[in-house]
Amino acid sequence: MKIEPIRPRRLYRQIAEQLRQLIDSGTFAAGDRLPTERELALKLGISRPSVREALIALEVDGRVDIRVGSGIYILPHVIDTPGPADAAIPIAGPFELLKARALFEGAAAEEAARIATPQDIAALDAAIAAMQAAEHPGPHSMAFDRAFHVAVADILGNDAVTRTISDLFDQRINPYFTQLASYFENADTWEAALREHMQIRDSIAAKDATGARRAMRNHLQNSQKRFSENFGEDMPSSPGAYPKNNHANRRKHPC
Amino acid sequence: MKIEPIRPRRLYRQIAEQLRQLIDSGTFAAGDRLPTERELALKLGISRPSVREALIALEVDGRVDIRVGSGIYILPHVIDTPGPADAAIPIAGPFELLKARALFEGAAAEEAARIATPQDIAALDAAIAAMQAAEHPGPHSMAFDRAFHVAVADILGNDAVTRTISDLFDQRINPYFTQLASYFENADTWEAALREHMQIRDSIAAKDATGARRAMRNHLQNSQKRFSENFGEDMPSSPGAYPKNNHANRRKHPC
DNA sequence: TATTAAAATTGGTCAGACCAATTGACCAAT
DNA sequence: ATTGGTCAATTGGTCTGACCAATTTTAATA
Repeated sequence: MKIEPIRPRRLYRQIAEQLRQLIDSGTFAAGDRLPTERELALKLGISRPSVREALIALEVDGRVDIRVGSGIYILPHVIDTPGPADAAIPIAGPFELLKARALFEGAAAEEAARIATPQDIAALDAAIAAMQAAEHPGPHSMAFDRAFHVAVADILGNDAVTRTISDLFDQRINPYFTQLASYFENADTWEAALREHMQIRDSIAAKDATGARRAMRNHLQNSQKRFSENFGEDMPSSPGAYPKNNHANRRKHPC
Repeated sequence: MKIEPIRPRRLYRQIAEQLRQLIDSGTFAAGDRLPTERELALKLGISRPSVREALIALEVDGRVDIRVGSGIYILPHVIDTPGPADAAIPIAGPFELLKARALFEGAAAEEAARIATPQDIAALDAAIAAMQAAEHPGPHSMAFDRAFHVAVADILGNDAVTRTISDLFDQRINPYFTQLASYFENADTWEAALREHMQIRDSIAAKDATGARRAMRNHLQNSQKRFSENFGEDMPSSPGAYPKNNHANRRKHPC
């Protein structure tokens, strides 16, 4: 039992909270205009100064835009500081993740095929060679897989691209899916992945943009397939709802 | 000479700013009690309601603690989450960022065009309408721009995709490129962006996948162009080396 | 039809008042 | 000396009503 000093709930906080909920619940959408201060005061049965205080709280919080002579407008909700808490990083399900990677890395591979130099191909070959030389079901298998994907992204010579793809890859290292680490413990899946990597490399080397894209997407789709075969479909598609982000959890397209 | 829309500085903001400075300058230390509302009003030559509004702004901001019957106390200033991660966030140059976004968001738009439902189009329309209704060169312009891009990403119904694109967008909010905030202060660029958003929307609505991709890429390329026109090419392409990721900083393709 | 001017609307600020919680001085009982 | 109660002063919380300034809408005008 924790002793908590009783703090009288101040009006402006209650009102701000209520308005915040109305916004979040969709009663008011971004861009909409709120009732006037006078109307709100009347409707809520309180005075206008109190309404104003609540609105100022919301304004400081960046949720409404107050314009003289015009009205009060809902602002699109911007997630505040995806910030420090690494634990707060929204974690997507493994299937979503693979799907997202297929989209982004497919596009990257396509572009890579257009501009790849012999040195880039050599880098890919090195990554593949390292994978072959590596001890198959080893503790570092995933690192080799990662190295290849990063090598492809690196061809674009754009740090933002490389970083995004790296981060996406690294997200599968999280408490929810450590089981995934055993993905490569199966020798068959390892060899299959290796073959698909080579196919990607060849397409890029041949400057076949659409082929590279197809190969990359194919690779990641197969990964998903192999993965689900190994673990069954009982894996949650999304282990946890977003704590903050408001892009609803509607899963429309069943990936 | 920069055109700045004359926004009547509201009293409570000026007062809050002044008090903030007094706190930061050490005139008031953490734990100290501020003068009473009445005194402040008298000393500042304004009314008490205005003082209250300023204090509420500071309270929402977590800088003071208001206790009924007792007084207003300075709170120890907690830097809001420059946290471990924030400082470690690798920062890419604005041009790289725009290029990366063109790649990824282009792919997303392409896919979105294939599967967009009438509801999705409605969401895009809402984002565009909000942008139109918004005050043009306003402090929240960027939020509306962001809302549209997120709405496009959201069509895929994949949280990993949405999050990736959101994060990429948010990276332009960083100490290095705060100047970029003034990007939309130019009415022309704002209108151009709006037009391009509509074009993207139309392509997606028409289920024209390649057209959507082209429109999105075009939009982001134009953004880059407009940006560089406004600020000149003297902007660094990459202000800092990566602290963590080791994918070398070689800038092969001069984007 | 386009421009301009007046009127209505809406947020911004103010003054003064009363209520409620807190504090501290003072006093009584232990 | 300590504890608890009482009361008045202080301080924030809220309200009423008013007027100003910016904006938007409407009407009048060229």
